[in-house]
Amino acid sequence: MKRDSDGRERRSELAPTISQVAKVCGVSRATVSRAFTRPEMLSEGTVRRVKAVADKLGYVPNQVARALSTGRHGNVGLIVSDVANPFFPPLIRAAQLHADRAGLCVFLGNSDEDPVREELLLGRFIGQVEGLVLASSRLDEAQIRIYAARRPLVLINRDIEGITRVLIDTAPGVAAAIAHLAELGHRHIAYVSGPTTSWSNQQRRNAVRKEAAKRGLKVIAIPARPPSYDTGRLAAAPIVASGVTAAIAFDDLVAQGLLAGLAALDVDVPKSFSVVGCDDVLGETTYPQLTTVSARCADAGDVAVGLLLSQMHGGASSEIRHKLNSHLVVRASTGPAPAKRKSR
Amino acid sequence: MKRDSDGRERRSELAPTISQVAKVCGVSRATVSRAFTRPEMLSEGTVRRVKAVADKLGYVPNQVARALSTGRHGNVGLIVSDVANPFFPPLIRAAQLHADRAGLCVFLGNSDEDPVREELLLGRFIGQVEGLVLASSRLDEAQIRIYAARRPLVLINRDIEGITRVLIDTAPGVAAAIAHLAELGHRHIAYVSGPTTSWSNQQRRNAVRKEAAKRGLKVIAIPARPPSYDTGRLAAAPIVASGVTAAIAFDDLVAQGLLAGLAALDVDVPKSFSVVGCDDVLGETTYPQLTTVSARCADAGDVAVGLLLSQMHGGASSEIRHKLNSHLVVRASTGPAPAKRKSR
DNA sequence: GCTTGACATGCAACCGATTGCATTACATCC
DNA sequence: GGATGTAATGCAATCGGTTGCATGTCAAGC
Repeated sequence: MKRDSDGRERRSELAPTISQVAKVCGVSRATVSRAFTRPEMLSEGTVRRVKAVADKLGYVPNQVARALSTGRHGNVGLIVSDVANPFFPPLIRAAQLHADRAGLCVFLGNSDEDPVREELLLGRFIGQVEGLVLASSRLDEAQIRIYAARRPLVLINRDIEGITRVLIDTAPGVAAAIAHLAELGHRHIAYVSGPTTSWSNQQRRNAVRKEAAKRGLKVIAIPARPPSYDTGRLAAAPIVASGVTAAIAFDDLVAQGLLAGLAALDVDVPKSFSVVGCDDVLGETTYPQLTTVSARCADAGDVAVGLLLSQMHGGASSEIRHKLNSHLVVRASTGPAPAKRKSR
Repeated sequence: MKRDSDGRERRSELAPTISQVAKVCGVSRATVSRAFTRPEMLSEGTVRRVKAVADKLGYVPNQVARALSTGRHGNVGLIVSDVANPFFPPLIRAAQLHADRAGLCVFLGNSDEDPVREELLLGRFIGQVEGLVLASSRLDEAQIRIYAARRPLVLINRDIEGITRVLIDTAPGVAAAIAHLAELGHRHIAYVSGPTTSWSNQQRRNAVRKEAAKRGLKVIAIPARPPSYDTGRLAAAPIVASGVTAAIAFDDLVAQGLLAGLAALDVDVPKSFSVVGCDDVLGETTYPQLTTVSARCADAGDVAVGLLLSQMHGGASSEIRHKLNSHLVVRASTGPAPAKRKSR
């Protein structure tokens, strides 16, 4: 094995190994190893001496070798369905931060909404991670179970019995949004729906229906698929044509598109039409600023990694179904129902 | 070593190893290994037999063990300064995609603009990656050189001699933007500047100055630091007060904030004020839609990984300084200079 | 003074692969 | 028929750590 030419340590010196440190110190390799992993087994003096030498030599334990013998590599995998969707970056950031604090490195995978790609990534990760977080997985349940049997695994926004999962429960926020619209006098509203197979979409749709029924509002559903700025924009026309006075969208991106579509149709928001988003990932950056359901996506990432850690360490993998609640954030895209808009 | 309780294969069966396959096949471990890594060394029949058995047993080569003996683990590290900044997700996505196609896994690190965190991440990654991409690194040059000496390393938007780097050259696009504004009759404009230490900011500022001088425009600089939606919004007041009729912002986020700030001051864009962004990461989602300099950030991620790969394989690490060009995208936030706006 | 035990350290096997070198079996050539 | 070459495979060392068990040392206890 000619280490110098195979890409490992391309230039200059090889990284020092435990053997070199041992030789310089005049102790065995085992002692050096223990100085790092179980210093309480060694005399204080020895630990100090070893660490001093290690420092001077620039020795750092080789993670790969360590992983081979312990089966613990300190890596976790995070797979999301679309890095570019503004919902994910905060989630990724939070997950990352939590993992960092635990001394873990994170592999990031981007499935691009494609189950085949997702499985490919999973296959590559599984061998070198101690745990996995799947956010908005597109895999079918059977697949997920297979991987969950091999490694601690936490799902985000996917509700599979027996597997630890964190669910962003937007129902309360959505209900509050409907209440808000009802109080503003809207009687007839639209739900701009997302992917039919999405857990979040089902949940939101149901919440809208239920609360609207309770308050005697009429709801129609207009699809925006796949959910994006563009499909949101295109939904503006049918929505206006339907005669509703307000709309609540599957997510902020769709809501933002809808705002653009409405502006293009010269519909004034919020004076003659109200729009509510979901997720609160665009902050105050839309115009007008979006009233939306805050979904705490960052927390989801944080909590998921937390659960993963306890599953990895405690091992007590009692099933956990963690719900994150939500609330309505009122900004400038909602207002009183227009006085004389006729219902078609 | 009690493998069953240490988190490696927590439930059910251990993953089969090369030895088991060898035994079942009645061949040596070396042969099994070669069936996967160098099938041309073996007779066709043997390869087939081994693979069949491996399949049946569900054997998958252990990446970690392989990495230990070859020094090749098939991982690369990508560190960005802020996952949540819309500039990065497309870059990450593209980098990811390219790495994927090459069969590599990517570690993602988020430095949160903090050099200390960045170095910590680097320290954790270095032992288990074959190459690194640093996007908008905040590390000082000496540090970067140290890591670059240990592993193939590619920088994005950081210009250090001797280290392969990809630079998004926004100068042409910025120049085009200035030309565009000049043609629209603007004579007095503002540059809303970003971090002084940022390579991108220096480059953009210089491009603005140079082109403006050429066309006889007057430029003032107004800071927005750190660059964000909020600082952009706050910059609106001093900008309006200064009497300029157009502004070009360090990035899209600042521009978007500026739009909001102008709206709040009842300044109509583009009728009485023109705004140009930079990066083109918000697409058409601002209101009004933003005229901006397209920075091809996705390409940067793609190219960086490409260069990294060739550095990893070819080994011929002749220094490369790859420039990505840019162009102006005219949308709705720029218009003719207002007729009678007085210069203070 | 001898046993006992706690503590510090070393020995050597092991994790699961890869790979240089040796070995074996044949076919080819003279 | 013996020398030679080649293709297929095995042996065993190695990568850089970790860890069960053995060993050695020294002080306390009887």
